[in-house]
Amino acid sequence: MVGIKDVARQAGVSVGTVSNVINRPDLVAEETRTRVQSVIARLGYVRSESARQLRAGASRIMALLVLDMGNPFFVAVASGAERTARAAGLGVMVCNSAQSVSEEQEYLSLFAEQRVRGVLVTPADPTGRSLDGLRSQGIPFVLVDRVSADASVCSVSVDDVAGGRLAVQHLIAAGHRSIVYVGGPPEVTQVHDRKAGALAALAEAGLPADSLTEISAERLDVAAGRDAGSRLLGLGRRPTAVFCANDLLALGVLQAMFAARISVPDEMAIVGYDDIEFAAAAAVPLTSVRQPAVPMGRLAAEMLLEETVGDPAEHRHRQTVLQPELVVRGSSLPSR
Amino acid sequence: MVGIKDVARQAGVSVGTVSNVINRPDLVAEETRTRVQSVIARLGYVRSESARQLRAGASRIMALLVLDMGNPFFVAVASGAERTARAAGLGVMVCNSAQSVSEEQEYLSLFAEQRVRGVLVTPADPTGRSLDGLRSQGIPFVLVDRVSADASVCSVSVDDVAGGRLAVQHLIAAGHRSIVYVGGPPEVTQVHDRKAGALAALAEAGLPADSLTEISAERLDVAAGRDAGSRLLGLGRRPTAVFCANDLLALGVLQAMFAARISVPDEMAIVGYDDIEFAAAAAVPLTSVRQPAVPMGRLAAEMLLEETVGDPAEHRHRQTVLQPELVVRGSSLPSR
DNA sequence: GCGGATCGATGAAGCGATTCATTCGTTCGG
DNA sequence: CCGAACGAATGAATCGCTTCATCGATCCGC
Repeated sequence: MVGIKDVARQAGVSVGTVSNVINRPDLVAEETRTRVQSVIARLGYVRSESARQLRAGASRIMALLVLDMGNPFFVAVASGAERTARAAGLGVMVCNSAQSVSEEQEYLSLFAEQRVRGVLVTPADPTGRSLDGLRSQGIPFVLVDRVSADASVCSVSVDDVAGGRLAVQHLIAAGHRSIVYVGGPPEVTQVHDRKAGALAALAEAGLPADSLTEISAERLDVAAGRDAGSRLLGLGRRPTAVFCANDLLALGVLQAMFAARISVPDEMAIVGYDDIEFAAAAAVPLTSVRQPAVPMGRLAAEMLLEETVGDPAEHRHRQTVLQPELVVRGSSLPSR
Repeated sequence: MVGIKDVARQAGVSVGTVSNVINRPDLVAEETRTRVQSVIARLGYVRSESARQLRAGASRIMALLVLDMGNPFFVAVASGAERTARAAGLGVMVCNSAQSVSEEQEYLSLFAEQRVRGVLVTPADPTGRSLDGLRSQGIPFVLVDRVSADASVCSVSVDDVAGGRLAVQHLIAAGHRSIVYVGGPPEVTQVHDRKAGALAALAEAGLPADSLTEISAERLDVAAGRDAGSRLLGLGRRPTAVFCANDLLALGVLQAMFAARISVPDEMAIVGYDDIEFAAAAAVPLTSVRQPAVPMGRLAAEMLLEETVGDPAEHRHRQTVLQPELVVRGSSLPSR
C-alpha cells in the first residue's frame, strides 16, 4: 500500500511538503505542487484517514443511531442528517439499534472507540442511562425525536402531545365516541405523549376518558399492527375508530380490517402517525399526523455541527420542538 | 481524553501490559490483570480505534453502498449484511449513493481513505468504471444485486430475467394481451433484464413482441411511478396490465389509477417487483416478484468475509444467482 | 555589500496503540 | 548449587500522517 513516504521519495521532496500539497496547497510553490500532484495521481496514493485521525484526535464522522431502519420515518430523518453532515465535510455512519438496549450499547461503544465527531441518537433505553458513556467521554450528542429532561442536552423533537390531540380532535369531529389507541411499549415516550394528546382532546371535548381504550403492541411495526388489529376485533364493544402510534401499526391494523372484511372508514376509521410515503399508497389512503422528518434530521445535524465545529464554550444547548400537522385522507373520511 | 499511558501509570505497569490485558488477557498474571481492568473501568478508558487501525493497516469496518435507502428492498439487504458483519465483529457503514455516480464516487473514495475492510456495493455507474479505484487499492468488494461481466469479482444477484418472465407469464395466463412495462433508466441492468424476461415470456407464449409497450420512468420511486401511471393513461390504446420494474413504481402507478378512478385489477392489472413489506399493504394488495433481499445481504457479507478474513490466495471468486418467486395478490387477480 | 525579510522546503516530534525481542525473577532438574 | 526453562512484564520500534520550528536561498533597501 503506497504511503506518503513513497510519494515524497518519487517526487524528490520531503513528506512534509507532500502533506502541504494536500492540505495547504497555497504554501507550496506552483512547480513543486504540480509535480507532487502528478506523482500522487500516478501512484494512486490515498491518504490514510486513521493516521490523520490519530494525529487530529477526532474523526470526521458523525454517527446516527436510529430505532428502526425498517421505518421510513427514520430513513427520512437519516437523509436529512446525512445531507447536512456531508455538506460540512463529514461522513455519516447510520446504525440501527432495532429498539434493543444492548444493540444500542454496543453501537455507542463502537462510536466511542471510533472517536466519532458526534452522535445523533434516538435512544432505545428509556432511562437515558445509555448516554452516560458518551457524556463521560465528552462526545457531543443530540437527541432526535426525544426531549431531554435536563437542559444540558440538545434535542430536536416534534410535539407529540399536539400530534395526538390533532388526531383525536379530528376523530371526535367526525362523530367518533369510542376510540382505540394502538400504542407500543409504554416506556417509549412517543407512545406515551401521543396518548396524552389523545386524552387531552377527549377532555377538551367534554368526553369521558374511557372513550379511549388502549391496545399495546409489542413492537412498532406492521406485523405488530396486524396483531393489534385482530385483538381489537375481539374487544367486547367494537370501537368505531383507531388511532395508531405510528403508520406501520396503522398499516398493520388496516390489513387486519381488510382480512376481516371490515370496511374502512365506514365501520372503522383509522388515523396513523408519521405520514410516511407509503401511508398515501395504502389500501385506503391513510390519514396521518405528519412529522417533519427530513428537517428534523437536518436540524439535529446542524446543532451537532454547531456544538462540534464552533467554540464549545460558546455553544448554547437548546431543545427545538417542531409542530406536527394532520393530513386527512380516506381512512378517516366517511365515504359518501 | 484518557489514553493507554494513563492507565499504565495508574496501574503501575507498562503500556505493553495494558495492551495485553485488553487483547491477550491470558498472557497476563491474574492479579495484574484484575488490577489493570479495574483502573480501566475507573478511568473510563476507551481504546482509540484509529491508533489500532493505523498499526493494523486495516479497519474493522465493512462498507455497504446502496442505490436508494428510500427503497425498503435495500433496507432489507442492509439488515442481512449488517447482522452477518456484526456477528463477525465488524461494524457496518451503510451509505446511499441515491443512484448518483458522483455521490458513489465520493463514497468510494471515503471508503478508500478509511481503509475499510471491504465494500458491498450496488453500483450506480453502469460502466463499472467506478470500481477501478477499489480494485487498484486492493480493497475487496462484492457486487450486490448485480452480476459482474468478468469472473474475477464476487457477486450475489437474483435472476432478473427469470423474475420478469414469471411476472409476464402470470399476466398472460390471466388473459392479458396488451401489457405495459414501466421501466426506469435503461442503463440499469435490472430494468433491462426484467424486460428481457418479459419479452421471453411473450415469445414463449407465441405472442408478438409489440404486445409489450415500455414506459420509462425517470427514477425508480413512487413519484416517478405516479407520473408513469398518468402517462400510461394517455396512451392511444389503453393496455389491460402493467408490469413495473419495482414495487415503488407499482405503488405509484396504483395511486395514479386510483386518482383516475380506474379499477385495479378489473380495468388494469398491476404486477410489481421486490415484494417489499408495503406491497401487501397497498391500496390493492400488490402482486409482486419476491426477491430474497435479506439472504442476499447475508450472502454478500459472507462472501466478503471469506475473501477478507481467510487466505486471499485461497479465495475463489464466485457469482451467486438466487431465484425469485412470484407472489400473487389482488392487484392481478380478476375480481369475482 | 550586508542585515533583514520573505518564501519554500525540511525533518523531527508526536498522536495512541500493538508487537516482539529482551529482561528479570523463580523454580526446577540434574 | 548451577544452568536451563519458564512465566511475567518491559520498553522500544513502528504504523502514516500533520505540524512547527528551523534552515537556505533569494531579494530588497540602505
